[in-house]
Amino acid sequence: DYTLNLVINCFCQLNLMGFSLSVLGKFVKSGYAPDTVTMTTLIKGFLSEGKVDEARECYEKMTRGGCKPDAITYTILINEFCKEGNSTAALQLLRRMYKDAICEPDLVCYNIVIESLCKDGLFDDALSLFSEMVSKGVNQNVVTYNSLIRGACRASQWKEASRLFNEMVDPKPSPDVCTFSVLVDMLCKEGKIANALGLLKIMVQRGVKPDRVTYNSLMNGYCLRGEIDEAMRIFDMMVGSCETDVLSYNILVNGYCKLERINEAFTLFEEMISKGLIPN
RNA sequence: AGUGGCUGUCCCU
Repeated sequence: DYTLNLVINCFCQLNLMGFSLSVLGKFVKSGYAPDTVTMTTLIKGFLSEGKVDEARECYEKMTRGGCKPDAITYTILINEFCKEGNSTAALQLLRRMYKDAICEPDLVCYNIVIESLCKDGLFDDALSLFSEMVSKGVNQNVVTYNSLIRGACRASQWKEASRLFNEMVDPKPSPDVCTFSVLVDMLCKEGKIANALGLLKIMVQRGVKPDRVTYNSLMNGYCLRGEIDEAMRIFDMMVGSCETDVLSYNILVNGYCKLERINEAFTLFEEMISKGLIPN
């Protein structure tokens, strides 16, 4: 079972649903009945290819057949609504999981809806779901906090963002590299580079290593202020430690272009290509 | 111990 599901999942992730189905077909012919994991994997695979009808067919086969959709199956459907920008429908399905007592929405399920509400600018609704998690005894993890902190920043609710961040001590999840990067990015976009640098220091002190994303945000912050030389200093420091990526180059190329220093922008563009990075 | 679901950076929207 494990091996078959693993193989099917690999094909799904490679967007090779045809292979997934033919492998499964061979096993079914020899008497194997697909389980919940197999069917859920197929649903996920179809959805990632945008094949909603096929996904629905899998889901209906499940509800008719021997294996039942579980919390992960529902979460994948909820995630699909969220990706379509329909967080209301997502929330409804989450409610239905409770009402029909199908299975309890878990941590990841809540996280997905919270993230989606935040993206839709419904930060207060996200916060109420956050409290609901506590009252239903569902754990919260660092992803929950990261989504909410970003949502608070997006809604310009700085007080909420710092309250949530300050809450992240001992029994609660500790801030990770994403948490700090969200805050560094937000501070940079507000033009508060000094605060961003201060946070970077705290981050290092607490043993969280800044990565490429953290540094990209910082470089972007400098570029937004036209301080391209400072951005370049970070870039040079990144080479050999966390390595630069396409976005690092995009940020700098954009920075030079904004300053109308097109030649330097082109030099970086060519450097990027010579490093084997593909411009997007 | 081993199979399926969630978070951060550029541009555009």
